[in-house]
Amino acid sequence: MSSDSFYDWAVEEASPSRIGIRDVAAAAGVSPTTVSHALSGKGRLPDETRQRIASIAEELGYRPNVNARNLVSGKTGLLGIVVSASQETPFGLGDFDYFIQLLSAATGAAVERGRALVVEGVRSGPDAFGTVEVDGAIVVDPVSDDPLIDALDRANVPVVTTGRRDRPPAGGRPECWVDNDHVEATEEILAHLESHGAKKVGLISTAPVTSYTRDAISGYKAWCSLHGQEPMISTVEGPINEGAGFRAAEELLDLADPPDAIYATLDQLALGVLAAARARSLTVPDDLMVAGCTDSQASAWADPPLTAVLLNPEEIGRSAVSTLIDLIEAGDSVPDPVVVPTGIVERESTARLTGPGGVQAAGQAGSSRDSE
Amino acid sequence: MSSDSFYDWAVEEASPSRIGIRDVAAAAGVSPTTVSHALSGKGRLPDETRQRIASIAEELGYRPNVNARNLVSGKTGLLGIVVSASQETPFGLGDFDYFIQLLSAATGAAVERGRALVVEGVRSGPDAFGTVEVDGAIVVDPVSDDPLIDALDRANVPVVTTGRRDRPPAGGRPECWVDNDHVEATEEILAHLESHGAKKVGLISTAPVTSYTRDAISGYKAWCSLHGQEPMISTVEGPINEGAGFRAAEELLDLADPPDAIYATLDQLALGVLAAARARSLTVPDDLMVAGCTDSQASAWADPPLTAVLLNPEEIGRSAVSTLIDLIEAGDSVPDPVVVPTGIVERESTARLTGPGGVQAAGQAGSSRDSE
DNA sequence: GGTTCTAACAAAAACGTTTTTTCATGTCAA
DNA sequence: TTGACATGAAAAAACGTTTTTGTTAGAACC
Repeated sequence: MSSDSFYDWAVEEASPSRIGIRDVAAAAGVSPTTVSHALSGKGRLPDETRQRIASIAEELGYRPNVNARNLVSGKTGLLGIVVSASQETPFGLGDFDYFIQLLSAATGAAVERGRALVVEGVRSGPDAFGTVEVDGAIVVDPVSDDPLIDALDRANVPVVTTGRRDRPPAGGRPECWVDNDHVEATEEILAHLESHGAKKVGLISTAPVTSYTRDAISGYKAWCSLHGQEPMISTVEGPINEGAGFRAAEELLDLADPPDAIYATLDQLALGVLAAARARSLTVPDDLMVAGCTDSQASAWADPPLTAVLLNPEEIGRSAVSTLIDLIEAGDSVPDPVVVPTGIVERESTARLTGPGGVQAAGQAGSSRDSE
Repeated sequence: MSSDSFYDWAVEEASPSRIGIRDVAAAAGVSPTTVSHALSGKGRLPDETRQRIASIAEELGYRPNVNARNLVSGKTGLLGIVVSASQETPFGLGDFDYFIQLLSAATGAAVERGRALVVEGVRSGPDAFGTVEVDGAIVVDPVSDDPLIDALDRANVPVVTTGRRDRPPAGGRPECWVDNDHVEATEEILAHLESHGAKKVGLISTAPVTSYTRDAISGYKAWCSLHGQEPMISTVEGPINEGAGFRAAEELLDLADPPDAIYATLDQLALGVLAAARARSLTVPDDLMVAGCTDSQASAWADPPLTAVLLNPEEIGRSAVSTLIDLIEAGDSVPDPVVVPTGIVERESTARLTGPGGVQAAGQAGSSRDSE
């Protein structure tokens, strides 16, 4: 009656008490020990037996009891995930859709490997969440002086960050991360803007407390120096919302020689840019091209729909979990960093030219590449 | 080395392998059975023994191993939490801060009672999250035709909603919910606006797919009829963001007899109202008073800072978890619904008059009542 | 003075795995 | 032919609880 599958549309056939290792053993005509060894790759068994047992287990839909397993291993089976923050940066994250997608995928990946992911979002102090014992932790978008990260390191809790730390962990501890290549992604979106007719591109970004911001800025600067353009950067302080993007856009558009395209490192900022354009009766994309980083529903529904850099948060979440579990299980070897590919979803906000000459049809759903 | 406390600032004294029930038993000079009975309130023991054992356990810092407990109880120890959605309402939730606060508090409450809370946010289809087995689920802001809720009901998964369903569960299943009194909260914020000099108040709300929206609208209408004011309601369709609030505000302000105060049911909409006021050179609060539902960082930092209705999401999260666990454990009796008190944080956006006559000093941090 | 009852507790079984130990069987070298 | 050793697999122990079943001592009853 309880403990049912979350999406149990077709309620499993009267669920005659769950399949256990003993059932698999009986079906295969071996002992539970052998099943355990076969499935875990331990013990001494011929490969043929291993495969036979594996296929029987598969067929029976055997899923080991997580609690029993954790009981033996002495682990809690809990992984923590937390959005990095610090005194100066109360909340480093600007994007709801991004976080929810990452979280959702990470949850799935964790459960698939027999762990549960517990979230800690607001951190008023060391007391919050004080009693949770986790086998490891994921820190999203680590900011420079987040005290939590040091605390985790000191407590020897395995940590994987999504986005890179600004300095390696103390005490020679391993550094594990999952990230996009934001330098490359920035160069690609800038190339996209240029190929669609942008003459001068401005950048709106947050303070460089996270690696993705630093990467975007350096990618932008590199691109500028390569194209002989003077960098035009407006940095947002305080909370990240459309109003902040609006003000930053005004700053850029008030320049003596204003840009005719703006790339914002967060979708909310880009939405603010659209508002600023509207306030000045600038047509998007003809007078001003706008693109943002991180796609969202709001971007897709904006007027006009926003071109966006796709960061693949699901893949980041899954990889982070997988890396963290590897880190927890392989005590000695350190898992390699993971770089998750990015993409661009092209929408009307940058549809000024398509290729050399020619105007792209203005449709709500732009073409998308690299989106699964 | 693993399984350390998340915030292990003072790393526990070399942690000489965790305190177990046997340690408590030895310290108390009784058997593990007796300790278990004493702490769970089962078995036949004199109260004096119970208390003695409880205090020893407390003193030793005994915390039962969750996995062992779940193993014998046959539960997974997992609670699911999901934001309601449906075909027509892809994402019912408008507020990041609100959700994170609720989630964070709920996580803490769950862990405190030996459960883990797993999140499913994006639901692309029945496959997502398909393999997670939960002992129960929390559905946040249930919308009318969310297929998930029916699926959970059919699978006999205990469900608690935050916000009320629009119709009772099928098959005579118990209905459990945690909610604010949004009708009352709406009346209070309207009274606040009126007492500070508002003559005519407009309402901006989302489509009435959630109970809180329906409550806000009915509270507003009741207040209007009581005050002889014609209701002025602008309903937002599509994604909820500042742009949507902006457009809704324009709609109200373009009326022949426009309001001099606007209450928006989500903070992002209220921020959009501020932008609309600025675009028309209306001074807030003198020309237009603005208030939103749900406080957020962005509201506090807005220009001017926004008066907001406090919904106490932490308390909602904690109560939901607690109610859900009660529901899971008490197979027969159904826990009572919980109504979480609301409050108002008064800030500059409504600081036109303070009481009869007199103008409140314009400071960033307004007074706050009912905020803990 | 035996039986029955109850209070207070302890011993043992169970939960479903993993890990460690043991036990056959064969094979090979001496 | 006899150890020594490898292979394949099973038995047993362990993980830390809760639950079920026993056990003892004393009180109550006839």
